[in-house]
Amino acid sequence: MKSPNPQRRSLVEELSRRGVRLTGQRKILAETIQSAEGHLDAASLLELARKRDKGINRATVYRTLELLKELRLIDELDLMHLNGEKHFYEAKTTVDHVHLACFQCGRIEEYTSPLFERLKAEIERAKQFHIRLVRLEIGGRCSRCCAKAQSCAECAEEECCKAAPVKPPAA
Amino acid sequence: MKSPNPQRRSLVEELSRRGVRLTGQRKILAETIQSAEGHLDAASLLELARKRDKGINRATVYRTLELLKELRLIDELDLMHLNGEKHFYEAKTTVDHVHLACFQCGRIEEYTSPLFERLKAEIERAKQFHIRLVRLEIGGRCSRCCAKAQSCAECAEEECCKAAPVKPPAA
DNA sequence: TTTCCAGTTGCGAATACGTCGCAACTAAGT
DNA sequence: ACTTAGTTGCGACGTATTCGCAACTGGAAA
Repeated sequence: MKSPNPQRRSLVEELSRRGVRLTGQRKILAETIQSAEGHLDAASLLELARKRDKGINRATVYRTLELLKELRLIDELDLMHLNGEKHFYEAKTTVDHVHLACFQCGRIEEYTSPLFERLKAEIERAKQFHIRLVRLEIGGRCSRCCAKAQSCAECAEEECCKAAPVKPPAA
Repeated sequence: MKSPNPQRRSLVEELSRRGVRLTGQRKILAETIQSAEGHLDAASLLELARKRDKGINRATVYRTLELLKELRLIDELDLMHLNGEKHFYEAKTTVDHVHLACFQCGRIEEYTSPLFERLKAEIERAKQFHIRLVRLEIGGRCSRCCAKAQSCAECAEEECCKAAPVKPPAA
């Protein structure tokens, strides 16, 4: 889920390169985010980080996420609020990608496309808007769940995906 | 900000058409959302609605928003969390649009494009994903603020938009 | 290598936003 | 008018995040 667009330097390298004070907590947190499978929320990140340093505090996690976000080393996601209002984080990749969230099984897929890049370029030109951050999230029903839904012949119809929303597998 | 894509029926019409019980509160809330300039958050909606019915409760606002969201009569936005974690709402329009949020002045612009429609179609085809909901938000610097920023000749550079974030004008 | 201090952390309380259970109320079908 | 399933107001609750402040520490300077 993480591999298609690796970033050039590690988060830790990038932090020191930018003259940010490298505390033990920041190293652990950056490395944890970097090596995470999938998308982490603040609570999961804290939990993982505490396996390396018992003492890491929740506030530090939030402050570090804020820092990384401002430096644009990570992206913040909502993942369509499938599971509460918390945010998810991932190390920035070289190319922006769309997040597809299945309302039925909770699976998250990623998707990149030249069309997406073209759309961004068009917007910058047409609106004279200097883009700093992009977030495209799409909710619906994934291929697996569509396949499973024999009951729903009229998949193109309105209410098709409303039934049976299921808690997603994990964070 | 609201006019480019009007929807066919009013929210109230749509509710009754779908057999939803039309309470006084729902009428007021639906009409308030519909006639709102710009984007409302739950608190502003409550405040506006109370001008028509003192007794309307916060919980009813949230429940009604949830209802309208599930019926896909309104869209929920984050507007890049320019101002806290609250959500904003708008009556659905006939065509999906992008929201452009200026980190500097807080202005929200909307943008529609055939390219956006093509991207969605591509995703549905390529990933066999049945799209129910789309949210594309872009943060950066609007044309006005770019024009004003004489100081920043290297607008294409990294940190350009980080300075002087300003509280947005209103809800 | 020690000193020093601006920047960072842990802590616990506080805030923001949204949700819930339950008794009273009401839309709308008969 | 009667009836009742669905809705509302209320206040307490929950979850995610932020804050103030004293103690701590990375890393530059001596």
